[in-house]
Amino acid sequence: MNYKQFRHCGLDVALTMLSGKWKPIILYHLFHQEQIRFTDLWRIIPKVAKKVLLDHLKQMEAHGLIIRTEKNTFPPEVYYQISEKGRAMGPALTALELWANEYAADEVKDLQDDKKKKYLIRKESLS
Amino acid sequence: MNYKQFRHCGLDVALTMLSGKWKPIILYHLFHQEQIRFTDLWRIIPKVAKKVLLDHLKQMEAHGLIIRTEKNTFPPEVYYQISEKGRAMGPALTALELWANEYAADEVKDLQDDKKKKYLIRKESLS
DNA sequence: TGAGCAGGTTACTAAAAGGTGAACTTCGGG
DNA sequence: CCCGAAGTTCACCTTTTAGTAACCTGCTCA
Repeated sequence: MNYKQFRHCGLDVALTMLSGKWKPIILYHLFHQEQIRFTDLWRIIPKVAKKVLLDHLKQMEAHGLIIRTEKNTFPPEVYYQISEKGRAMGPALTALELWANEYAADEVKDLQDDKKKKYLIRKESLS
Repeated sequence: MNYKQFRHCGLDVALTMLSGKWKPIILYHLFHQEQIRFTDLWRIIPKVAKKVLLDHLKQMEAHGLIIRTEKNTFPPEVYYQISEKGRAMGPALTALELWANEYAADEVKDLQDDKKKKYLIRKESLS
């Protein structure tokens, strides 16, 4: 295998753009849904504070990973979708995902259980 | 392209293991050097505090990404090297790197300039 | 005997990230 | 003509992560 291309600067940049507690799950939804409204995203993701979700979305928009579109209807509708730049990251993310499932299955399972628990808590608190 | 495999839990796990200000550059060196002594690593990486470097190495060891070997010679020699699990992450990291170079070239250049500056500062303060 | 070296720890501080709850805006509907 | 809705902002707080500096160990060598 050849790691001549693997230089830490680019890796730093990519990881910086991915750093943030909720970015993986945000990306997950945006990769699967064309576009999604702010409030829907907020309701789907368990336990994020509105403000924090917004912070993350702003950062990602600033990095060019996602696109924000605002319709001036009332009440306002704001849609988020993945950009070309963001979508281009897909294969790399899939590679990480596969690595985790193959080499860190235990940790993945732990995290899943953990999230399931949190999700149940959140579900209770809704309707 | 098919993102059926791309589930945020595994991605979370992988990114958690990669999260840390100095992990990309640590990985960079370990990927290229078979094994490296603690102090050498510390001298090579500009501006890390010893403690922080140690923290990162401990985390990475705990995650199974790297292997620590201690020779009880005098003065002590401690070598760090990438593990199989860590090396298996290589292709995914390369993919991120390539993405950054293609889609975020500006940010990569900024970071490189920035690091070069810091590196010069550090070089002055040595020898 | 005591300076020096490699690796590591401790105690502390500073900065970044994440979180909470309330309030603002701008409109349409009752 | 006040209420509620979606998206956003504000003021404030807690937790996590990074950084500094001093000190410890166990040995060597001058």
